[in-house]
Amino acid sequence: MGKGQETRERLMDIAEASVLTKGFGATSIDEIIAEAEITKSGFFYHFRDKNQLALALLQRYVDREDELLDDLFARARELHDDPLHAFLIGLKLFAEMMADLPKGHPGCLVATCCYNERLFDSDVRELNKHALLKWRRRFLAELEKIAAIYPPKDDVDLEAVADMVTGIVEGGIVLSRALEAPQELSKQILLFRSYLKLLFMPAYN
Amino acid sequence: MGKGQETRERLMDIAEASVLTKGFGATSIDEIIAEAEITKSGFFYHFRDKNQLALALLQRYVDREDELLDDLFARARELHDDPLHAFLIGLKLFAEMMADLPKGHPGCLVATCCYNERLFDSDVRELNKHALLKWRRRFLAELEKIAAIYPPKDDVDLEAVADMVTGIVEGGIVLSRALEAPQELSKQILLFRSYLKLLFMPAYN
DNA sequence: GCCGGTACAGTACCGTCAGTACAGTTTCTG
DNA sequence: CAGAAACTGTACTGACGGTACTGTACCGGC
Repeated sequence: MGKGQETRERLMDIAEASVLTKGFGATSIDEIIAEAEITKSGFFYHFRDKNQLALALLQRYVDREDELLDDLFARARELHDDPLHAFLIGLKLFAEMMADLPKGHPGCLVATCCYNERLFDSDVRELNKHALLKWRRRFLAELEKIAAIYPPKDDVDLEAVADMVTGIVEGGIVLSRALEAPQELSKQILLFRSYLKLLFMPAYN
Repeated sequence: MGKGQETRERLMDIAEASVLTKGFGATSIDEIIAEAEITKSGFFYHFRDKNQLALALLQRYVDREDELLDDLFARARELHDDPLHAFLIGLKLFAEMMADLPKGHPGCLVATCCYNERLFDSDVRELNKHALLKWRRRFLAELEKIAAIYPPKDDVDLEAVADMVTGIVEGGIVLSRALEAPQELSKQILLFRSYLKLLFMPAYN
């Protein structure tokens, strides 16, 4: 990694931390460059404006989350051949990971974008949308494999169930932060897991 | 309502609409006063600063939502004596109400606060927390009545299930907005309803 | 060894926005 | 008619995002 890329990453690290704790609007460029010990010129050399910074942050964020989920559910499939049980194991691993974050999940850039709409241009919103659609496809594929084996016990739209994973996580983060209860997110993920058990597991009564 | 109160309400109406579509940070006082045809002095006569405006907006918002939920679940109890069925009816009514909003739910001020943390002082965060705790109590009371009659088919923490209502709604709003799919929120509420059916209804298999 | 790009530093400036200060004015109310 | 409530008007400050442009240290290639 060249020197430029290094500085760019450092700026993004500082910005991300600030955005996730204070929100995008409350994160000032002056503050970022002070912490990075760089001048304003240096910052604008790397990012045309704050929107470009947001775009870069979001891109990096969704790539990382994607990789994390890939690893996690791949590991779950290693632990169990059955798609339902693998998914349930994956959710358990996910919940445990969220529970282990000592200060709770720092927040989600996807939702941050959502609640700061006009601060971001159409590029950012498009990227955000595509990230959510990717997660929908990811979970839908798993759910279809499950439903093929275990007929669901309620008439549900599997696409909506796939979206529910994202929704539960986003909602759980809001709850955790607003209630100052770090374990809340993990609990919500486990409740979703409970739903899948009741929905798909045959001998569950 | 005196003239002062009237102006105050008008300012809050304009501000609320702007905050829900653009976010709090992107809502400028200059913009609000232009639309309200009032001077800056006039604005600061009613609100000490932007935090006071946020506090007033949030207070009014949670009061309204509270009243709405009161009416809705009271109506549901009129329609069915059994607490489980009444709750399911209430959720159905809620989902229908959310589906009928032509442009989707405008967003939730509670989550807006959550994702703009530093913009708001501790008063706002406290109010936010108390609102969520009130909803927890509300739904927990119903769930306990249900669980007393219908033993839950999975070992769940009813408090977390109560929080799940709020979480599903918050998450659903994020999904709706980010995906530009107004029906998403309604679908997520109905999925939560499906969970409650599977969790509590005896002959459901 | 100098040439050109990369990666910044420095300086100066502009518009927008939240917020302050304070004096003056209208409008309602007792 | 007094006094409070509900503003208007004007002038200003400081933080912030962003622009513009000049200068410069470093670094690899020829």
